[in-house]
Amino acid sequence: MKGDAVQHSYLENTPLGTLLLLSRDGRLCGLYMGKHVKEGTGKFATGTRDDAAFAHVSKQLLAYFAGELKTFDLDFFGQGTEFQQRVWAALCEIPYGETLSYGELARKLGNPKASRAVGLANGQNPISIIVPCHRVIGANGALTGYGGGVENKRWLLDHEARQRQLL
Amino acid sequence: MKGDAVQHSYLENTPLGTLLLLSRDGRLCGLYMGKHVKEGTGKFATGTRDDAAFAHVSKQLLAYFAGELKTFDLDFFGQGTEFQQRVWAALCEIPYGETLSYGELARKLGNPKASRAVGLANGQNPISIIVPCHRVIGANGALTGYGGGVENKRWLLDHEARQRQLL
DNA sequence: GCTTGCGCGTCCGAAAACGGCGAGAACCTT
DNA sequence: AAGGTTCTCGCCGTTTTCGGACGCGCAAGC
Repeated sequence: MKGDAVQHSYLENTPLGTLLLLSRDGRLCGLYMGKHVKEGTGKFATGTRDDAAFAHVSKQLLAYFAGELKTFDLDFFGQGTEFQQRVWAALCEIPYGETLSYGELARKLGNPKASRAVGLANGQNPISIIVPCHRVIGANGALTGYGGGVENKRWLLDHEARQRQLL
Repeated sequence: MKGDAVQHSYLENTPLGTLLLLSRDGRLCGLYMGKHVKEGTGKFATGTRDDAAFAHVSKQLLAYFAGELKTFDLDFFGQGTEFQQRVWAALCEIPYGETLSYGELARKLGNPKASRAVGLANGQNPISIIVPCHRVIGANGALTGYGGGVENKRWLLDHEARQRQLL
C-alpha cells in the first residue's frame, strides 16, 4: 500500500559490506548498510531484485570507494518532515573529507539549540554516503554514532581523509 | 501524495440525485451521495472528470435503479481498518431487500457488544449502495441514520422491498 | 415513549519518552 | 594551574502512549 513502485537492489562486497539500494520513479530514495538494512527492507514491497536499474548509482559508488569520485551526480530524494529536509540539505553542503559537529550544523540551520534534534534527523537519513551524514561528529571529536555502525562511519571518514592527503 | 491515481466521475439525475464515483487501478473505491459527497471529494486529487472509465459501473447502477439488477458484478475495494473490512464484508452478505439490525450484525461478527462500533464503521463505508450499508437499521426498526441522508436510505429500502414484491 | 447506563472501535490532542548533543561543574591527575 | 574524565541538566523534533470524547446502538427501567 505504502511503498508502491519502489525498486530495490543489493551492492555486495563493498568495503562496508552489502549495501541495500532503493529507488522510486527513477530516483534513488534509499541506501542502507549494516544493521540499518532491515530498516530499509521495510520500505519496499517484496518484489524482484533489479540490479540493472541501479547501474548508474552502483558505478558511482564503486568509484567513490576506489577514491576516484568525490562528488556524486545523480537524482535522489528522501522524504521526511520539513525539518529533516533542511538537515539533509545542509548535510549535502559539507565538502568531501571535512567534518562538522552536530551543534555547528544546528547553528547553520538557525536553530542553535537543536543539536540533539539534528542528531536524530541525521539518524533518519535514508540515503547514507551520498547524503553524507557520516561527516557530522560530536563537538569533542568523538564519532558518537552511526546507523550503519560506527566502524563504517570511521572507515568512511578515514577513507575521505586519506584521499584528501593525496592531493 | 496520498490520493494518487484516483479517477472520478459523476452520475447525475438518479433517484438519489447526483452520485460521485471514484476508482483506482480500475477498481471502484468510492460511491458518495448527498451531503456525503464532500467527504468523497477529499479523496481524489483535483483532476479531470472521466466518465468513460465508469461506464461499467454506471450501467449497473442505472439497472439497479430501474429494478432490473439485484446483485452487482464488479471489482471494488474500500480501504480501512481490519475491523471495518470485516464489517463491510458482512454487509455484502445481506441479501437484496432484507435488513439486519446493528446488533445482529455485531453478533454475526463475533463481537456481540460492538453494535455501536458497527454503526460507526457502517458510516465510514466508502461505497454506498454497492456495499449495502443501507440494509442495516435499528433493532426497533428505526432507520437511525445514513451518511447520504436518511431520506435516501428510506428510498433504497422502499425500492428494494417494492421490487421484491413483484416476484 | 423517554431516559440512563453500558458497550465498542476510532479519532484527536496532550503528555511523556527517546535519541548519533553540548555546555558547565565537580573532581582527579600531572 | 592546565588538561582530562565523568556527571548532570537543559534543548529540540519525532514517535509512542495515553485518555477522553464521539457516534447510523441496545437493553433495562421508569
